[in-house]
Amino acid sequence: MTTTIKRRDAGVSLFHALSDVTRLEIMERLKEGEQCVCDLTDALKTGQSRLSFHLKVLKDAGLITDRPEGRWTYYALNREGLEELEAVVQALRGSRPRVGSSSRCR
Amino acid sequence: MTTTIKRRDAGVSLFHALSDVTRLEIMERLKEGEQCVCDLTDALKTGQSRLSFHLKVLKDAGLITDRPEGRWTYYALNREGLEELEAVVQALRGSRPRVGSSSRCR
DNA sequence: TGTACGGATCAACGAATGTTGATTACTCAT
DNA sequence: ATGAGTAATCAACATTCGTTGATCCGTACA
Repeated sequence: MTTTIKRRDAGVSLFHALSDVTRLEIMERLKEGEQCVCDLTDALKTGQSRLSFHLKVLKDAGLITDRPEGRWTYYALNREGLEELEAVVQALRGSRPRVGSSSRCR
Repeated sequence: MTTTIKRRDAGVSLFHALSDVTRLEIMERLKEGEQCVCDLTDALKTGQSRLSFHLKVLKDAGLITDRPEGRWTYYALNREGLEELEAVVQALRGSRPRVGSSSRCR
């Protein structure tokens, strides 16, 4: 199915975006609510360039949104992205946990 | 919290394990039920060494289990791993979607 | 016991990722 | 207009990850 493939690709980029400690920390911080980059550099004690890189990865995956305002840019969790993530994860659960379905090894 | 850190590390390895097309394909195949490596090499039309590598990543992350029997090794989804994955994903959902909580940028 | 098969492991290589520091662009206050 | 502050982008480099082919190990069957 095309939709299966699409979900697979979406899965890859979602999972990849979350497969990094720094990015998971960012997500945890954003659970507290919208934050600007300077909040995050303080909180995570890391360089601005590095943070910007990771924020971009999360944003490209659709997991967070940015809202530039004046000199600052505010980042927040993206509910849609998280819902898609949940959908992908749900799809991983074996629909039929059939036992002994293995076929041709004799 | 230590538990938070633990969940974060678990998250990193779970997400990393799933951040690859081949490995997602393997997971999809295993939804059909237990399969031996030869089933999978056929199905995915790929080399045995490559497959073995990816199976190991999934297994190390706790997402699948192996059951050697005779000359064959059967792989299957690991329900516990998938449940942990779901737990990690649930934990990502913002508990409080507070708006305007951003603090110190003036 | 020997040989054929399934599968894990290893070394070597190339590709993709993450890090760092410098530069750039934009906004605000003076 | 100038200078200071915020954040994105870039180039260079280091590290990690995935691929491939060879080799090794264990099991089964002659």
